[in-house]
Amino acid sequence: MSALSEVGAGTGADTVAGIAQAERRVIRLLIADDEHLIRGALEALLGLEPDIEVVASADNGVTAAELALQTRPDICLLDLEMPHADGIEAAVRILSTVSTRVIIVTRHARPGVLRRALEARVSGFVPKSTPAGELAAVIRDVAAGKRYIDHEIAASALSAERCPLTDRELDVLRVSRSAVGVQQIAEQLHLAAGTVRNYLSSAMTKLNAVSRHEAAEKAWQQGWI
Amino acid sequence: MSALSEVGAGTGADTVAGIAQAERRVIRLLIADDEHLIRGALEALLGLEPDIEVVASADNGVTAAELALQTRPDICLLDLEMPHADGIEAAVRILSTVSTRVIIVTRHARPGVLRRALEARVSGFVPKSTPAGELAAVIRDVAAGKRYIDHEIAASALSAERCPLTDRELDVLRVSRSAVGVQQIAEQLHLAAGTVRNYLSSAMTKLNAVSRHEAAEKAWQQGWI
DNA sequence: GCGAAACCGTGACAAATGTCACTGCTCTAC
DNA sequence: GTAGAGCAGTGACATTTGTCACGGTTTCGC
Repeated sequence: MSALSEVGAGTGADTVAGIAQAERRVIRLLIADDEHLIRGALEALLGLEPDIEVVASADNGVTAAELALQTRPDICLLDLEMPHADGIEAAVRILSTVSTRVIIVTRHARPGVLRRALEARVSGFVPKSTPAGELAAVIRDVAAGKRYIDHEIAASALSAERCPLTDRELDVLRVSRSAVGVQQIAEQLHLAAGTVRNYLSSAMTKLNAVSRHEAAEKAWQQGWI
Repeated sequence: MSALSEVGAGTGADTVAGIAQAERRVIRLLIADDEHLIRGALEALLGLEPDIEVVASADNGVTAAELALQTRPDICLLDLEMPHADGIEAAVRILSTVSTRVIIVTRHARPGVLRRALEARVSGFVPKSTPAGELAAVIRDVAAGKRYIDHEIAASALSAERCPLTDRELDVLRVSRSAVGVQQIAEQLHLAAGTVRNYLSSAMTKLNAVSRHEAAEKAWQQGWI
């Protein structure tokens, strides 16, 4: 809302300076989302904005990074959930090679993920529950050098307690999500079965979960693994 | 593709009949998706089509049904994953009260869900991996009385074997997803703990899963629960 | 009426799981 | 230098879990 009015005021000032300057410098945008329908719909939505131009679109993090290098967009709009390289991985790759800004879009906004995103020097973080009309404003904000973090996610991230688990406990929980049985976890981590049980037990106590699955689920919800 | 050319041919025939008839009868559309951003983007995408008009939009199955009753759209485009009443539940409600057609849009296209959708007399079933350009063609197809089922989902649904589980086994698996411990499952279903263990065991055998969680997961993947 | 299949339950058993206590080792901070 | 924290492991223990065998009931089709 406020961003829109600011842009409006800016355009007004420009027209005073020069009539030929009526159209603002367009924002060149890259979109990455693995769901074609959503990506196409977003392109249509943002294509309605006169000052935004979609110059590249990808369906995974790897090609997103490649296209960013080729097209050098002003803003990269990346979905968090993508095959192979997720949004944050893609952001890291892109920001290490191209001078651009990244906005992450996500469905399930887990607090820990926001932390990871900010560490990756992401400029914007918006959930898919955001009203469609605001997206363009967010893009303009970020293009103007501001940051935009969704209020609700920011609040829950601030109130969320720091991860109480040790590195090893996180390792064990991570593996336990895909492995069946303590023995398999132990083999994958080159540990004794008893050690794995101990880590799982302490993790379960700290998260007060009743089973290893619940503990892994809670850690995942918090974005710790 | 073929649908698009058919529509084009139809328009051509109309112009011969009458010049004032140049614009076809518009398709009145209802959209339901719990993610505001996606819903808005879809509205923008379909708003580009001259013969499609979005007359209602909802963020859950219940209000979708209410709005369908009020606005009586030609087509209802329903997301499968929605809070309170999912897409199929909403479809059942709508089709029992309003004369309209329903298209289900979904992220994870599980074969069993397609069966449920067809039993609910749904006319279209498209995954979110569909190219954005095809959606309008699908809507026109369905509005013209045709059916549209995504080829890949249809194939996997045909090749998928019939559910080998009994009603009771499905009940137990369903509850096991949210309950921790056999005792809790037993209490919720008013059964003895041993009975629950037996059902779980037989279900695990039939699905050759190694734990109850895996069995529940497999049954869920197939859309049986 | 009789077999088959689903339904509900019990009892017994081995294996897996979670808990606890205790022993070392290696850092790091005070 | 020593106290604390994290790391790795062992052994013992009670509980939970999954499996098996068995005895009933009801329902349905032939």
